[in-house]
Amino acid sequence: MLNPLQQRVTRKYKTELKCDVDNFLIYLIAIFAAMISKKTQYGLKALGYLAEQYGKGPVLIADISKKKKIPIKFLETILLQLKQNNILESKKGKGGGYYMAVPPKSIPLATAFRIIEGPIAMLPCVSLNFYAKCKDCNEKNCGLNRMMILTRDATLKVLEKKTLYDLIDG
Amino acid sequence: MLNPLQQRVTRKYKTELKCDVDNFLIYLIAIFAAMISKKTQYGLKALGYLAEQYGKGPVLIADISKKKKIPIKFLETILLQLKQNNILESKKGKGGGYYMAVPPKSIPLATAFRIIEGPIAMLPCVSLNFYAKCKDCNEKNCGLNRMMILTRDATLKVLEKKTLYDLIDG
DNA sequence: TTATTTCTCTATAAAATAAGTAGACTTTAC
DNA sequence: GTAAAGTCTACTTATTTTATAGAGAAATAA
Repeated sequence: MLNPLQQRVTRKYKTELKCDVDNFLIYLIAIFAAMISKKTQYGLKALGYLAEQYGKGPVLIADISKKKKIPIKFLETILLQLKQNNILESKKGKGGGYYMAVPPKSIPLATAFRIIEGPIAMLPCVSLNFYAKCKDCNEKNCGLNRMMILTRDATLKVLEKKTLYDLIDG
Repeated sequence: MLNPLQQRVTRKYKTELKCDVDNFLIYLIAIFAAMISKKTQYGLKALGYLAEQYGKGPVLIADISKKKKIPIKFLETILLQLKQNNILESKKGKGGGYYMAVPPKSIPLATAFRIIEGPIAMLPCVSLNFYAKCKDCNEKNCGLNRMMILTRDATLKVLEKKTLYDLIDG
């Protein structure tokens, strides 16, 4: 029996990929299996880089794009969004670019994550910042709700404590 | 500035939804903001119900569908997948249905989650069961990788400890 | 053995989201 | 005023998610 990712690969390529081609699979899986979007991945990578450059003046989008291997046009939209949510500042014209206006240590990962990706919780009915009631389900009573609250809190404990500073490579 | 979910809603309805319509937003968000898929949500709900019925013989798909408000045809495929991965057993014909063959307490949530949804980690490069190397990135050195390992471990601590039994409502 | 019940399997369709691109516009420095 | 840089709107394409249809196979009971 193939696992869900193997199944997806199999479906895509219309031929069954068995376990003896694991190496190939592992390569392919990178294309499919990401629970955070490319956008968030790019955004956090970029923030790590800007955190590293903190205090050194504006950094070009093109520079970030090159260093972190992020498609430049996609990166533009992500950085803009981070600026509009007060995580970053920017300067136009020659010598311009993006930069962090406050120390990287002062911004929890959770804050950036919520701006780029959205909710941290796995279900709306357990989300603190994006709460929404389930229809057809009484929360007070729901076993799934209870479990998702536990995982949310476990994740939050990390993301609230760690900051953009912790994204710096090396 | 609208948050990501507001933006999504706005894009969908082609009219900008501002903060003063928060109540309406909250309702709509339920449609958009789910970090686990409906499939996983349905699957875990169904498992909770079958855990509750453990030892009482087979349960009809139609019964689960009705009690948990899950589209029946969709539910069929989910239950089948769980059977093929040895989480459930089934019996055909009159008096048939799906049932758990082992005590609900013996199956960690993580096991079911991986079968239905896939990886628990937020990135392939930190996944234990669905690992894949990032291209263009040296893991040993990567700040994002380090952070995602921490969140993965926090989540796993819950999902490995809790079981299908904990999904039972009430 | 035939009818009925129930799960099984394959295929496909529709809707939604994610990922990426194009190109015109604005602001700033020199 | 010109070049450099970010800003903004609109779009396209690819992929995934969320189903649904309908024939098939197995078990049971009459």
